[in-house]
Amino acid sequence: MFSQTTEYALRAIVYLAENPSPQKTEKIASATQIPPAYLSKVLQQLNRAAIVGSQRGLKGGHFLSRKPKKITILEIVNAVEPLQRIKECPLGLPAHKTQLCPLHKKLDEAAALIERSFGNTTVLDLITQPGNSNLYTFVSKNETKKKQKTSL
Amino acid sequence: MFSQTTEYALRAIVYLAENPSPQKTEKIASATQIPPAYLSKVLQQLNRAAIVGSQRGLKGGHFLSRKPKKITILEIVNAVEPLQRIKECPLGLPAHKTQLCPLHKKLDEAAALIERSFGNTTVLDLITQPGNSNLYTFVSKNETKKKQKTSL
DNA sequence: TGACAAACGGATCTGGATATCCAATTTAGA
DNA sequence: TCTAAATTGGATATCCAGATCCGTTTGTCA
Repeated sequence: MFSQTTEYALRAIVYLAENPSPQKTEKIASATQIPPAYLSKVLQQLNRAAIVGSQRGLKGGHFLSRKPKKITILEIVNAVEPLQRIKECPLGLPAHKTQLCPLHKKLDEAAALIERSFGNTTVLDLITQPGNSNLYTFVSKNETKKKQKTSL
Repeated sequence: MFSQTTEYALRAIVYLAENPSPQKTEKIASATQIPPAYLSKVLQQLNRAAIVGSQRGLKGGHFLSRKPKKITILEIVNAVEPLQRIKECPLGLPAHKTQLCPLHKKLDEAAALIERSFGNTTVLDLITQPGNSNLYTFVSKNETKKKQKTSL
């Protein structure tokens, strides 16, 4: 339902939220099981959207440019794959100018549901409580790297 | 957010619901502005899912195999692009076996929202009331055919 | 200031979704 | 039973998200 890129962006952000110091692309990649070269592109998109910052050179890396509490899932999604609402009839029917037909009204409602849900959720809500074991960090320690489909 | 194919399937179904007699692929295509050859494939998928029936030969065409009231949007979506719920951690983390991490829990909740909404909506809800002008039929009469992006 | 480490940006490759084409098959009606 | 009309199914083409590669730029530190 969401693109692979969106999934990657979210995983990377969660990782950065759990690891506040600047993190290298390579490190994030292995921890979150994202192709490193592609992750690099995704991080660039998040950078342009002012969600992550980055530092070149030795000791450089990527980091959140705001506190997790101040970043919503919606922002992240919109940075890489804008959730588009249906504002006018996709068929361009004149009769639907003033009002969407029931079909597209329904589809837009679905988009609205997601938009609301994602807009109300911050990255803080996605961070696991310390003590709990469900951390991406788990992977970066054990370097588990089974290749697999991670379709969303 | 949904694929082009999904949009096509929904448009075609709505058209068939509004035009109960068997409709030729070509007719549906021009009315709903779907590439005819591709629509043919989509209809085949809907046929295999037992949502539409079809009749070959002279006077043949496609038609709903059930009353609009008995077909949900969810069924249609699932016929062409299954809405997939997240049942287990996409990264295959052992620690997430018993419980999804907050991220994937949230993403699955979003999928659940859509699933519920679409499951509760029938094709009948998408048909326009006779008298209202927001009908696809509008197009089939005037043969408006401006080529355009109809991305969802 | 030199050497190295990291992100950046552009070019390219690949596979799956989208789209097209056409021959084969089925069917109604003259 | 013949013909025209329609779907069906297979092969193929096109497009774009996803992924890779590599040279360039920016930065740290000794």
